[in-house]
Amino acid sequence: MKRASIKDIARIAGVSVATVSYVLNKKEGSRISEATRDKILKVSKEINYTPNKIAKSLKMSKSKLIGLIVADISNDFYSNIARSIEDEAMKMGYTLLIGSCDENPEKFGKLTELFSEQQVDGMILAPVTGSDDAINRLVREEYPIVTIDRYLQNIDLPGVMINNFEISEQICGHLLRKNFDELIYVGYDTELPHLLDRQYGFDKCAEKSGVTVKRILTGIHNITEEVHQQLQDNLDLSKKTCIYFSSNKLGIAGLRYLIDNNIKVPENVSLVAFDETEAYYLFPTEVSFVRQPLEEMARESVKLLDSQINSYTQQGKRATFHAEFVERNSVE
Amino acid sequence: MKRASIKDIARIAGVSVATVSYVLNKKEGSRISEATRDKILKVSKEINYTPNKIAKSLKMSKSKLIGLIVADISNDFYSNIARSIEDEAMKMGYTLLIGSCDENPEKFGKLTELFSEQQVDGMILAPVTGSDDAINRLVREEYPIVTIDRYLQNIDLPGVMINNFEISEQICGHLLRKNFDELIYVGYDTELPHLLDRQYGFDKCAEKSGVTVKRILTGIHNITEEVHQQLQDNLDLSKKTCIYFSSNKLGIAGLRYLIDNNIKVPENVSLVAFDETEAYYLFPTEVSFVRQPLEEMARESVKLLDSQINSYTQQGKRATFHAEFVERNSVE
DNA sequence: CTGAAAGCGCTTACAG
DNA sequence: CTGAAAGCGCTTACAG
Repeated sequence: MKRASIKDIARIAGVSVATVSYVLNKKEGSRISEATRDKILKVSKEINYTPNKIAKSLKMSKSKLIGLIVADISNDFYSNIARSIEDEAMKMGYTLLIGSCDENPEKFGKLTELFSEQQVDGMILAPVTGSDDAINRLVREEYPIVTIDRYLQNIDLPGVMINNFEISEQICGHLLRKNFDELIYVGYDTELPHLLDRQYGFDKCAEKSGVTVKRILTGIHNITEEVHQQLQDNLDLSKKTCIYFSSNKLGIAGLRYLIDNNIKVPENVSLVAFDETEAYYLFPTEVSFVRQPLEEMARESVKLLDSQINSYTQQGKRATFHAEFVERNSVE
Repeated sequence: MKRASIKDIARIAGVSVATVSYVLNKKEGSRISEATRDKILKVSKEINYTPNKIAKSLKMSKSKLIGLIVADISNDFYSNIARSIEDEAMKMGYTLLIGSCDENPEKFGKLTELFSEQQVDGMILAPVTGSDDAINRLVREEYPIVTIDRYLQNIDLPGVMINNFEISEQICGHLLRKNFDELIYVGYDTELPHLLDRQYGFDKCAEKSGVTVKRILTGIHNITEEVHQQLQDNLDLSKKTCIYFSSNKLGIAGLRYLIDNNIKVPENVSLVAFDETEAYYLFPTEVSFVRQPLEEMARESVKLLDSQINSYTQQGKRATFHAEFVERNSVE
């Protein structure tokens, strides 16, 4: 598996490696004669030359690699983001490294270190609780980073997110107008700011109405079981209730509970779920959900990162996108 | 963003870069005095040294990078595989590059080239129709590769797959014993060998029984629409029918059709679907499905690749795993 | 129009 | 026990 190098081309074509390099990079400035150019190109094709980007990276201190860290690449939400990031990155000449940290700050730190050692030009990060140290280290090194989906309370970084607070507020308002006796907010027991935003937005709107809001908060490791247990404890079918699931995983867990217990939507209970997933379409009732503009967000994150890479600026633009409430039939 | 190098450590510690390198790589053979060792380690920590793996890669001709090419990382099936591959790769010291080719051989070729230029140590590939040229080129260069999920008709490569033919045959046999009037096989109009195996296994078993098998084959770009249309044309509810969906995407499209048209399972029609996905759990009936041992497959693929990397062998072991038929309530 | 040379940050025989 | 030196495959001023 010995690969041809420009040295080989140079030797066979009877020119210097410098000339080969110039030709292969088709630099305009330095005029190389048509003849030697053609010869070099011919030889290069003959011996099946492929450039060694690692050598180039070392010389240029640019790897054209970017790293993406998400909670879990097998989660629909993140794999969709990853796909859009991949496409955009590709378009801009970057190759994508992907890592999952499972909400674990140690893994997160390991991944940033790994990526940094691999000399990625920048990273797109979905920070987790406790990842501040790892991120601060990157910031100190002036490493280009962009956050996605989530953001940090104490560190001002360029990032891409949605209007979590407002969309929750708005949906809650919508529900209040339908005169529910009870609203149930299903969320995570977490300190992640963007999730708290969802919760607070909902709360704030509900507060001034006087309607009871029950809150179900689960850990991240036994979502299905915890959601089932807590819905069983808290869902009172004698009241006119609407459940708000604040993530796709929670939504899926909740819908599964309803299916398993033969609870009809929206006859027995109404619901709204966050994020879009194919799964919602197999539920007997068309689920009303909140759609994030993932593609645009992904695209923007790569653009922000690229501009960071090309000229580092400490303080970042945060791009806030608007989520869309897609109303279907699960709220009555 | 100027990073410290071993040169910096050497200068500050007053030793040579060779010594630094030895210490940092804790080579047993070369005994370095405790004192200089400690000093080097101390300095290294102080100036926040992180190794430049690109330089190391260049010197060692090993990048500790592996590339994964799948059809689409946003597809549940592949994102689950990717996740397991990531975990195993990580464990073995590799970092993962991921690319999606959308069943497009040109994109596939571009990705292999890109990965090869980035000097990945090896690739895990889910080949697509028309990717033989790209793969042959890699084989000629003796590039370590392993196929996953899919395999190639004309090239014998190490790879990981399931017993597609047999599992289909077995399920068909199971269905025949339930005395259906009609079986519908839903698949792709494709030349991918592993999918044809699924089809042929089903056919072979059905043939000798005399039961009618209708075949619905769709393209890969409008799965939902095509499945809907064809089910509408072919599903005869007056007969006792069972539908066999040969992939998760087809299954989801089909289940959605049934939901949309209020066709009850298994009262009006029975079904079996390939692959597991959260979505199946939101369907009103518990869907019987075929489960692939993705984790084991992913793990094995990384192991096969690693052993390729460490000692290249042309002809490959193919590891065939057994899929499992998980029977629930969708077949009557 | 073309080449010799330095250097990116490492590793590793080899010599002492 | 430690260091000088070569070299991995590139790029790029600089000189001619």
